[in-house]
Amino acid sequence: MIDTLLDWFDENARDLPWRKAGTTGWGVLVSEIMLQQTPVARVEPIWLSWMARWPVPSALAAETQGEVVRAWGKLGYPRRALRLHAAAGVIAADHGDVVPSDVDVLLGLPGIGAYTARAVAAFAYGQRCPVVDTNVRRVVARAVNGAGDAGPPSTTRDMAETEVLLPPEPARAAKASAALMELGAVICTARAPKCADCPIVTDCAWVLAGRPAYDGPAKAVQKFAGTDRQVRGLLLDVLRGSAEPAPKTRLDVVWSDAGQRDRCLHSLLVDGLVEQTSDGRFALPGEHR
DNA sequence: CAATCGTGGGT
DNA sequence: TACCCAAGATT
Repeated sequence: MIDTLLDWFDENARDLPWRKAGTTGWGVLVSEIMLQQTPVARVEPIWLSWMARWPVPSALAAETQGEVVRAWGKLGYPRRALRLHAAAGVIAADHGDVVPSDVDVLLGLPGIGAYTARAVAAFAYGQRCPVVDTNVRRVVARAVNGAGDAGPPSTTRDMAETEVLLPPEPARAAKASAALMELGAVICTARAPKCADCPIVTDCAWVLAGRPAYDGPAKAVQKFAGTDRQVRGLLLDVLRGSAEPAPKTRLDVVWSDAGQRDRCLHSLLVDGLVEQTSDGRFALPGEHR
């Protein structure tokens, strides 16, 4: 099954910029952080501009936090930008400006968790380690376990289930990890899987079982409209678009509920995504001491 | 373990 | 139109 998948990947892998030969560990790391919960299409242009502007970790680390948050644009979850900036500082200071290849070292860097650490180890350094994202969880749930979809995540179990699928040779294992993700992203999708185009359809336990519906616990649907996430996004968008610190009156117009507005502004300050200047205005961090 | 944290395109 | 969902990490 994996051999078939590898052949399919050789022929059908998307031509994504961070997959080009010569992409550094830094390039891979930046792509992986940006891709956390953010679609490929939205990441591509930002990743290209970041690589041109900050080709090595020390270059990013030399920027202010605010400039990094501004360049993050509307990728969403802007705390990722702050963490990546911090990680770049550690890599520049402690690792010779080279992204570490050891999973445990990677796990110690801000913003890098179980998925991202192994993605970097596999895709940048060709290591054999289970790279489990939402795509892989779904593919394994279907093809191996015969379920309609993955149940609640369990990092330990998910990694164990994936690890046994990997070929013994590190290079092939790393490619298999990319192929599993690719299959989940373009063929074995969440909504309407394209089983007719699937290279492993004849081995798929889910198809062989007649594609039974998912029967696990219902997945919590994330609301957005009216949440603090929306309000924080609106507030930060004002500051991203402002070269100078903004008076609070400019922030007050983005949301009518003053209580929620102030709570969100406070949380942004706590998160370090916003700073208050000495004269009481608000700005992205690090630019207007 | 469960809640929280942005944003916008597809259906 | 609502709702789903997208290469997760942190607390």
